[in-house]
Amino acid sequence: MFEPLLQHISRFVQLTDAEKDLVMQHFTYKRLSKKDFVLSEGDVCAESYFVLQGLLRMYFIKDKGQNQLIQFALENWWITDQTSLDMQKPSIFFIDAVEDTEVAVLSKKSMEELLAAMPQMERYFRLIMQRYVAAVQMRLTYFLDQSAEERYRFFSKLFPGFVQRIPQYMLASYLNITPEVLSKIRAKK
Amino acid sequence: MFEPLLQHISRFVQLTDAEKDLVMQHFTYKRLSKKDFVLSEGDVCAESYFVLQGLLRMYFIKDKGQNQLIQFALENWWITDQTSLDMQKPSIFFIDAVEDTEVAVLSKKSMEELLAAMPQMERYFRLIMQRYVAAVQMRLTYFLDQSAEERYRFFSKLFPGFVQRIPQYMLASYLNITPEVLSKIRAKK
DNA sequence: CGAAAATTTGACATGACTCAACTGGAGTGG
DNA sequence: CCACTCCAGTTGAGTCATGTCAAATTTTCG
Repeated sequence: MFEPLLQHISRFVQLTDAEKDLVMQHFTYKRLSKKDFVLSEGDVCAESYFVLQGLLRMYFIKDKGQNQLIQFALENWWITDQTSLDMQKPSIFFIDAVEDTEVAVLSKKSMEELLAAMPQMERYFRLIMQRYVAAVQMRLTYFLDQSAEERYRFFSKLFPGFVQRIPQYMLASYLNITPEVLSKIRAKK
Repeated sequence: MFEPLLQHISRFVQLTDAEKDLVMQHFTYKRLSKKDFVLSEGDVCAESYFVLQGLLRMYFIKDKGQNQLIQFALENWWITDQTSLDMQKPSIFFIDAVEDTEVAVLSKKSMEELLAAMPQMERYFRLIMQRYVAAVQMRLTYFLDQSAEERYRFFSKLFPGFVQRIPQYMLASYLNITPEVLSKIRAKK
């Protein structure tokens, strides 16, 4: 059930079978239907989610009322509102399932217990965070450099196949362009 | 010399005096004059920098040739090109000193040795990365939601005093607006 | 002091947005 | 299984925020 997670962890730290069992005792399993929420605006975020299968998204509601997508989480990605989780402040984000999705859930409390019991897991989470930082730096970079059309083409090339998996309006929001403009860009060839 | 760094570490993990000595053996000290570079485009990034005193910036050169500022690093902030450092690929960024600056330097190799010698430091770096992720999520959020003028006012309020410390064109670049537009915004009262 | 760099100001251009109308497909209930 | 509704996507017209370019002014610093 947690096989993808165990494999993911193994890519960063070596664990014995006994240790793997111990790690997994700190996670719970959750099955989400499309559109189910795991976090809503105003909630204090208490958990991190690892996507075993499916797709989650994180977004917030802009001043004008539209959704602004911040992040997708595909298989083998972690997602959470780090600010809300760390500071135990109400979140401004929603996290919900774009497709039927299975996740491994790690509560803040369980994470603390896991790290106390197995300090070598600090390393795993450090490396995960480091990768996330690298990814975000890259995203910022092309965001600040490229036009709407370039962002679309760049993204499509970077994640071929993924574009077909999500409705166009979500992609538009992620790329920070309106659905109308994205539609026109796609019509152009 | 490394006092600010030791204090910073102490905010996240407890160390004995002997351990502190051991930690500091992995760092080197560097004094930068304004405009000195620690990373240039094309270099493979080999080090992370902790600002003891002063101010660094990271930027890249856009398609059109202008500088695009990605990040400042004030006292007690870490800065590096995480992608280049992790993957050992040539960087697209420059990092240089906005003011005369003193930094603690941690090379990739020293970091690995430090973590091997003192696994409890994994925790420190995990927490640093976590804070960074939280900060970047927030930055993305207001970036995607606000107009040029709102970004300026938000930033000025968030970091009062800092605005006076940097030339206006750098702030404009960081906020992703042109110097001309920022000038006009400021003229408006 | 003088040169170079930063900032300001104005005229004009444009990429992306808003709004509105239309089209087509997916899902639902009778 | 058809009819109906609803939502996603498309298309076009008009607008606006921000960008570009150029020239004038001020500040910085060797």
